[in-house]
Amino acid sequence: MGKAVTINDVALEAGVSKTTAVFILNDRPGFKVPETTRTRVRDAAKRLGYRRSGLARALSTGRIFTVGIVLRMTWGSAHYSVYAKDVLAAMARACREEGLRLTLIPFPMEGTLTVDDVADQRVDGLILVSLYDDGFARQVYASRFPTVTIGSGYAERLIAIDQKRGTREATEFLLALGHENISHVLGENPGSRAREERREGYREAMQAQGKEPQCVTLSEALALLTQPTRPTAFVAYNDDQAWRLSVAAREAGLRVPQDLSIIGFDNNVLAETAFPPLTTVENPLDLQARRALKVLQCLWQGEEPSATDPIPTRLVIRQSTAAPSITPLKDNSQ
Amino acid sequence: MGKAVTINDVALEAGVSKTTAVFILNDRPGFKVPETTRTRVRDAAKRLGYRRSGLARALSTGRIFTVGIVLRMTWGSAHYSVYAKDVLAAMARACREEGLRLTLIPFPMEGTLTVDDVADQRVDGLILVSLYDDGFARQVYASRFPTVTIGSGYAERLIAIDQKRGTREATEFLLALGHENISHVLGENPGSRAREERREGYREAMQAQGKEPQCVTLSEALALLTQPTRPTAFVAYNDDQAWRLSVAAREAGLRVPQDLSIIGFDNNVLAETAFPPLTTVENPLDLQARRALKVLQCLWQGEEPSATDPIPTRLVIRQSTAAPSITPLKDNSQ
DNA sequence: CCGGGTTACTAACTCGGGTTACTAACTCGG
DNA sequence: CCGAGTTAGTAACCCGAGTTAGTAACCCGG
Repeated sequence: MGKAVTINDVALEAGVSKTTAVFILNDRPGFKVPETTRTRVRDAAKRLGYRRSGLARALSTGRIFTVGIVLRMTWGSAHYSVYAKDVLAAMARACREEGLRLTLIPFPMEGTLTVDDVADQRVDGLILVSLYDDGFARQVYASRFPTVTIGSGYAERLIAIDQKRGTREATEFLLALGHENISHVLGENPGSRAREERREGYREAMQAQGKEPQCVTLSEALALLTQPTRPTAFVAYNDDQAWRLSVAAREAGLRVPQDLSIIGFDNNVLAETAFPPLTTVENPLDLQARRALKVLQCLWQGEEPSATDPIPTRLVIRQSTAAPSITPLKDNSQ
Repeated sequence: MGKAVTINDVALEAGVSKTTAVFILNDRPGFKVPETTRTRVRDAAKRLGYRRSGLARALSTGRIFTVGIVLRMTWGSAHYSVYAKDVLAAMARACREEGLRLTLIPFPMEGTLTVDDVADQRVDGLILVSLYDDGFARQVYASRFPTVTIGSGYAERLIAIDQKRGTREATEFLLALGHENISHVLGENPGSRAREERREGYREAMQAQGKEPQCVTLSEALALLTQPTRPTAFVAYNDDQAWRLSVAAREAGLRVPQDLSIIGFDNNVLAETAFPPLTTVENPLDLQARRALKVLQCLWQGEEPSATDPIPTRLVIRQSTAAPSITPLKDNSQ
């Protein structure tokens, strides 16, 4: 890759001083220079193939134009893998739009990260992704380092969807279809805010119709499938659960959606490629990524960003939901 | 985060010149200095909480201690998501071990990347992950920029497992169990070397036993399940296919493994969490990540790395394989 | 043709490390 | 007590940008 062309080379080639070249190439406002010089410098830069060094720029501006994304890369489930990859993709796209680089900071399998570990990475800001380990988040926020949380986790500067609204609308949709006996499958991580909020959205929708909410774990839900008083519909915590339920239901001889309606959450690839494709609540990651960067940019400018309102969700209707074919018994025990 | 402590502060505090401080803190070989000065500088550094700026270091050494990882983040399948996340996790771990940073360079959905796009990222080296777009890879390698490919793709400096051996051993395992009629499910990407090599491994094992190889696509395999002359075992291209086959088989009333044995490839989370857990060929990503970095380090030192032998695979035996319960008809058509 | 303002531009410094070349001070053999 | 060799250390410059403060040259009115 030969010797890199520096701004000095450009200045020399254009016959101006380095300062002039810098000012012109950076379009510095208030710098008066005739158009002829401007083009002379620009041409020289183009001719030599000049490309400024982010490094040197970072050294003098004190900013490295890089954000770090902290997420667990060790959690195994297929669902989490899909989520992690989708979040990374969304952040990578958003960063590219803003001319930022993205550095991966894996959260260690056991133990926690320290602020020092992160400082070693020399990034301008941090994106924490659904970190349930509040200890680290608290530390980072306390250090006043520009940080945003995406998804779920520590509550300060949290960019998140309206979880409650998501499950509420999903439940309302099922109620409108005529379902009476709808269960909610709880999230698997007890420490998660998302779990509580999604449960609450479901509960609200049920209670508004005078129906008794029934929240179960996934294995309880699977066991329910073979019961005579089984629910006619499930609002699952995520697409993975929804899809597992759907597979188990078909193996138990139930048709989806005719005998059982299922709604997922996230609208990721699992929901799309499941059979039948899942009705689900959309979790717009691209939007969240862009918002997160906007918040970081506020922080870099020294302004405390105004609390952002949660991102609205949208129900994506596919083939895993339908009106119940048989009206179930009203009084199912618990 | 206040003002960062520089090496000048340390030198001042310890009462030595900057050069001395640099030499001591970098353990420069051949620099003679009494132990007392050494500890004085080290103590000062610790007391002030000195941490050297990777930036400045990068600027003067010309190296930024960062590698970029180029991979498609837009491919949708659950299987690819799992693979992408696992590769990223492995690379992140390997980089951390070596004190390197890892920058994500997403390969755009449509079109291709140019060397310039990558140059903007200012990394010391590149890891290309299973990039089937040879155009970009060719360009990068032609530019002599330190680059390694991991998984599959362009053949130059490719770190890969022994694909052929993987499927050969899997097939041999099934043959040893007594299976006669074994099919191979082909990879879905026709441009992929891995697809050809895995097919070849299967073919070799079959022919060594005088058996007729039968390679099919996934949908052909699914259609075969209900045929009377169906295979008693499948060697799938990956865990995702294996798992889909397994689900479809159970829905078609076949028991896995009693009626149908299935072997996957990759040993990722899908294989572990499938029901029944899949026998599969392990694809050791951590090892590949470490090897890839080793090759980059060679390149940085100016030596052309010796061609590395392919990484051996290992058959992980779980519950999706068993001896065939019914000996199938010997002469199945095709 | 002198003072004040504008235009066009630059020398010299900063960032935080790494490196080269050089020197004082001491030791030791003869 | 002279010269060579070693020890312990430093001044000054480099990397490639961004920035500050300042100046020469010109224009214009009086």
